[in-house]
Amino acid sequence: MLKYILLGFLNYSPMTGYDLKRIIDHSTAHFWHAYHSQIYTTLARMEDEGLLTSETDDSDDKLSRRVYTITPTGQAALAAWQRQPLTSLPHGKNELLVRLFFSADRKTEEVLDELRIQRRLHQQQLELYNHIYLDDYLNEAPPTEQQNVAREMVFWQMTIDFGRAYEQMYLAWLDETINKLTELD
Amino acid sequence: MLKYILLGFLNYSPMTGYDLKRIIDHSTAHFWHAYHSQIYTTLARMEDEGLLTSETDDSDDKLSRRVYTITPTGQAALAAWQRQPLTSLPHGKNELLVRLFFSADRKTEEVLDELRIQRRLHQQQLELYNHIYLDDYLNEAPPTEQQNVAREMVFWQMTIDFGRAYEQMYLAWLDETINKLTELD
DNA sequence: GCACACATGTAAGGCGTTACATGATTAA
DNA sequence: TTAATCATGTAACGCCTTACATGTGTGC
Repeated sequence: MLKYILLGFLNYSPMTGYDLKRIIDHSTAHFWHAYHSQIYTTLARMEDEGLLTSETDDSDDKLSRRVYTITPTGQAALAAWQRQPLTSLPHGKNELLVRLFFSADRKTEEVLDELRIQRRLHQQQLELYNHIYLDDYLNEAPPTEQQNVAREMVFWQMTIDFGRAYEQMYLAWLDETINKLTELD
Repeated sequence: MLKYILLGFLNYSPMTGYDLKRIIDHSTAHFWHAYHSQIYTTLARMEDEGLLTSETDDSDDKLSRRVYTITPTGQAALAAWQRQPLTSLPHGKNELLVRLFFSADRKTEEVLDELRIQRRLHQQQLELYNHIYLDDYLNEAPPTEQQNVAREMVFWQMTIDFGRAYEQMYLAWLDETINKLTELD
């Protein structure tokens, strides 16, 4: 999956692993995250596969930046991935639900404390979506053609809308769950 | 994580890998899923770690069932895990959002088709939560003490409520997104 | 006789996380 | 001079998925 995120961004313009890390942190991180270690190793593998080429940029003295450029093969791989629609649901993973599922033998107050911690975290996450996210991304975004920016923003906004809807749902469920547990005594 | 799910179920009663697979499929699968291959290898590793013991049940002639039992060490590990609350948010992974994020250069109709496929899948998932899920689990559930069943059901129900809220949110977002895209032409 | 559920494993490969490791530039 | 940011990598380990592999019991 990371492979296609890297192809997607490099299809806008050539970049270094460091640039990609920063852009991912400010854009896709809320629905797909990656550590720099994985980014660098994946870029190297993709170059071996012929999807990218790289050259060391020595314009600034000693600071060596390895700039990656997408190849026609890479663009074809990206297009092929886009053409093939998702036809299944992912296997959701939610550690909090696992913990809650096995919480019948825990003290109610202990479980409530844990849910309140999660409530605070999700509240913060929602505030991030409401105030920071779009501006943040637009500042970090790679240069794109003027005429396509509007259309791109429509799609980016949809992912932000999802994040906001997700956090609102999560908070509502946490509140409902906390209430039910409080009345359980 | 699977380790604690296995400890959680084996804390109710001794079981085989096959039993655990079936119970997981009918209970935690919607928030944590595992293939039988991972279950068997994890059980073996846990026995090495002293969290479980196993014995081959030869009561039925040739059909060999390896029954795992939780040890005091295993119960201590489960209790320690329960006591340590979750204090962070997981890194969400959502392939559909990745695809949507890089969809500005795709044909609108192609993207709409993909979203409609997802809509159908999530609709099915929601119907599962509304009709089948609880009954299904109660039939597969391991025997527990009468007095604790009511409290356990409260917690199980909370995970089902989450699933339902999640699918409802997802469907609402898909509808909104489909509408916005339809009006984009 | 055949299909389906029961039952248990191994192997390979990819993905993701944490830690280790290094070094330059820039602003306070 | 010291901290933050820029910049790039390697190593180890564990988790997850897919595929391979085998065999019995039960009901139609």
